[in-house]
Amino acid sequence: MEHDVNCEKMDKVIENMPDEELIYNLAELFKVFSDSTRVRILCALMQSDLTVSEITKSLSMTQSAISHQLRMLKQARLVKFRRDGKNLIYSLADEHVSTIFNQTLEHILE
Amino acid sequence: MEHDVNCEKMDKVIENMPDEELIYNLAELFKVFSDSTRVRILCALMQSDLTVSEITKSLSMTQSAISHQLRMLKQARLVKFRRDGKNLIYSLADEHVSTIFNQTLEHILE
DNA sequence: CATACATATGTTTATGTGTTCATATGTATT
DNA sequence: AATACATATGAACACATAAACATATGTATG
Repeated sequence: MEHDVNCEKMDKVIENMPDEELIYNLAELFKVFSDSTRVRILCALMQSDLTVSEITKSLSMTQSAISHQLRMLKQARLVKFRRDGKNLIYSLADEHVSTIFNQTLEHILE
Repeated sequence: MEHDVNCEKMDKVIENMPDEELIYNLAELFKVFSDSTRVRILCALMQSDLTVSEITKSLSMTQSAISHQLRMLKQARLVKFRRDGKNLIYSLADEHVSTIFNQTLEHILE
């Protein structure tokens, strides 16, 4: 650490760091994407709006597991839903998911 | 589930799902981004190449903690490093991190 | 209104993860 | 070679998390 003097460089780095809160939110959102099940749900919804039971069958998992994960996706405002009789039809909240996924795939596929 | 007949829709969804492996890799990469400490390290490196001790001081954390996290970032090929005497200077492996972060921030800031 | 169906929620359990502490490795300097 | 400094690594612990199970809520239909 160069004689402990002249830490302007580090000072600038610290000064220009994003707010703690922003960093926390960023990490939180990535955390939602960090589970295979949730990614699979999102990939399914990228193709078509689906009811909970359709997702459940598509992924061959418990209805409870899917429902719990949908909860997280809702909280993160990544999916929305509308009611159709007994069914809840889930869909992607916006196009951001696709964009983020595609960017990330670029990193993987090289 | 419409009389259990005509599940063409679901069949198509299942058929067009990305490979398990791809989904797993995607989730794994997001997992790397899902921790505040790692995000802070990456944000710091977005501004300047830094030695381990510089990162350590910038984030006010243990050298060990930083080193462990740098290991994950290395494994994910998100950072690289070069040696300068006793120091290891870390830097971002490519521009993908910035791109991904910016896309994700767009989702948060709306 | 009772029943069936779709979905959500609470709890438990097994597994994963980040940090700390202690210590090892690796590099320069005298 | 011995010492100091920079970084990495292994183990332990505290905490988070995903899935399963049981059950509750909510909605339509007879």
